[in-house]
Amino acid sequence: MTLPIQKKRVTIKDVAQAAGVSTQTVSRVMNKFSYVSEDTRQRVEEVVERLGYHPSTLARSLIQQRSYTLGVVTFGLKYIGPSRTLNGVADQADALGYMMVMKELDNFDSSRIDDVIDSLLARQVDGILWAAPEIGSNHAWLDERLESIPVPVLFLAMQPRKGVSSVATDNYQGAVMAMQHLLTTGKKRIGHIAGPLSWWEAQERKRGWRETLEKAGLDASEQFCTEGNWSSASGEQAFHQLLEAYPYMDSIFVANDQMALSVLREAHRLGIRMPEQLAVVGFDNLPESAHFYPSLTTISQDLQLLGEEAVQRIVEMIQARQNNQIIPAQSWFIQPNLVVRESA
Amino acid sequence: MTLPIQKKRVTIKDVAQAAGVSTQTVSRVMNKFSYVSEDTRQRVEEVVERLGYHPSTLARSLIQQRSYTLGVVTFGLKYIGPSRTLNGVADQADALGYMMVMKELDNFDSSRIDDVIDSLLARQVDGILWAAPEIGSNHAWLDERLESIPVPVLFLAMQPRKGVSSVATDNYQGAVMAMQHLLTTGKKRIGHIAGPLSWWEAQERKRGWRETLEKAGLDASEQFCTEGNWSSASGEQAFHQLLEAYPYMDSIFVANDQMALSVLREAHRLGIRMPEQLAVVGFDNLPESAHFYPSLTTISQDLQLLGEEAVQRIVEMIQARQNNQIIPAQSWFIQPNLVVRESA
DNA sequence: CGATAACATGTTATCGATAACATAATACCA
DNA sequence: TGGTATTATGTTATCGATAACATGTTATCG
Repeated sequence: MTLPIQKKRVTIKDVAQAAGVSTQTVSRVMNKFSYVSEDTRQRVEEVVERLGYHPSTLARSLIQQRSYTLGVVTFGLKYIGPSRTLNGVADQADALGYMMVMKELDNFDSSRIDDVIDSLLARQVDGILWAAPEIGSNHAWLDERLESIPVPVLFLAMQPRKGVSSVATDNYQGAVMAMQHLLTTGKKRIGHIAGPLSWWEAQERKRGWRETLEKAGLDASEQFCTEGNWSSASGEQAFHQLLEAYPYMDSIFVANDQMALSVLREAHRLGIRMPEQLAVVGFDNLPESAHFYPSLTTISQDLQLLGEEAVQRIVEMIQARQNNQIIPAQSWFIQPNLVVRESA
Repeated sequence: MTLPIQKKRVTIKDVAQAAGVSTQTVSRVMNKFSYVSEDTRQRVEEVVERLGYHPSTLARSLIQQRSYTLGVVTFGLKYIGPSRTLNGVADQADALGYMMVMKELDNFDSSRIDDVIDSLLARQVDGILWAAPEIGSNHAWLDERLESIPVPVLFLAMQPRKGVSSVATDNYQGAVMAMQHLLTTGKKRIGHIAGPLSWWEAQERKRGWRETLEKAGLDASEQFCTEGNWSSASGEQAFHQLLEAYPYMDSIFVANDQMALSVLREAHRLGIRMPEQLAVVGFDNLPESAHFYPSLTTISQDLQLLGEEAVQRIVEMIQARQNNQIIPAQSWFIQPNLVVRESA
């Protein structure tokens, strides 16, 4: 059971010795700059290959004060949305030569948040991507903590704030597009199934529903909106509540597809014809949404792109800081699209 | 635009100086061992607090030759399965004090695989979790590369191999459970919609279907099985093909829930009564599956747990190696469960 | 042909922490 | 009271790489 193992890691010294040069020369060969004779270069490269040498990023980061690593804080990876965002982040980080160090939040007591930030900073991350959704006042910590963080921080899917950089889908605009589509098709009594209203994104979508109706001079009473928690099950329940509160409703804007699909299913079961009797528009554009009966008209938000953009932005911020400049804090929005299908 | 910034990072030297002690003493206070007088300890802790000092894990890793970091290689994060696994990995890594460095594969040309491994090793990860599914011969590289990797490697959802450690759901057993349930309810003409058969997991599930039928003396002809690609759309198509090939079929075992839900939908549309005329069993236990009409009987595989177990195992391997021992390579299986609902 | 630039390589200091060793002060015991 | 343990702290070497500086060699040119 006790066997000898551990092939020692090959270091720059081993290479230098084997090639009969100084470590500095090896470093020069690895980094392809400054002068190295063709002769030496080949000799070194050959040794590197033979010994299987790979420079320790760790040591390099230490001396260069730069790690090419992004700290990524996520929440709810088991849901499709966050994991698609993460996918975009991973792709783009890779493309730009950055590694990701991940921390997943389970809940939001703020002592934990301090720990998370500290552990990322201890890893010398060059920047932090905060990819946990804004729920209730779970972003309150940033008021007092943010300015003590010595690296750029970028928030995803957060309500824009002065002095803080963020990237988010334009949920309000998406909702407006959904509503305008319904209005265009002649619908006038439009109900809403909201997401959990502690979520900023749910609030924005609801605001889009309300304001569009109001601008059109239509009724946006509070009782025409019920609240779910994004899940299928809650969607079904919220639909029944809404049917009761608003029997003459001719269409619904549902805050996400998962709930919207439940609505389609229930409506179908109740023999309601769609879109004639009831038009339905969702939000998210899940893969399944295209394959339902009727297929779901929805707002497509490109979370992959959101993740990619976020990395792009933060890398710019990092580079600016390298040059001792600073990019003024800014909020970016990603525009969603309307995907018209059969349900509306 | 060009503003001065960059609060210098606080180092151990700053603390030592401010507290009037040596760096070594600060280190002793931070690591809570060896002798430090109560007096000094308090003084140092106070300075640490005041300056907001956090030790650089980077420097520590360098000297200790240990990074408390796991390399995690993933694939297909945009799908629910991989991201749930990752969720489990993240949770458990956190619980055990490890950080994760992630790399996502986009495809499988093996030069890229070498790069991925090299970049993880350059980060001095203590171990590697290979959480990309086995498809075709995409794991072939490990024959020649694995033994040159100086840290433990653990594979997830891989076919067991001699000399390689892995953790996987017992897909075969899950399939057998599904089939036995169908047999118990009196079904005898059982079709199968497989996942893409280049995937090992899809193969295993199909094998469970075939062998269970054969053992029961029933017909498991090749034409009673069609192949999808895990997606809703492909499930629908595969179902139609199967209906044609096996019109007298009284039940179906579908290799995942996403396809199974399409089957439910289509069958419902065609007016087929379930489970009397056609019983359906899926695999995965998606949240939606409980809320369909009929609700879907399925095999629940706990991917969260899979991820957690994997971290547990690799940390054991890492610790063993620290003590210069080696844990013999081993394959672990996670047992899935049958969840009986209305569809079968 | 001597001076200057371009090329090639080596030496030493450094990043931030800990390991290993050294030293000093106090306590305890025969 | 001298000797050994225990407690408390400092000094120096080290991890693996690169920065900064130094030095030597070969071209190039007026």
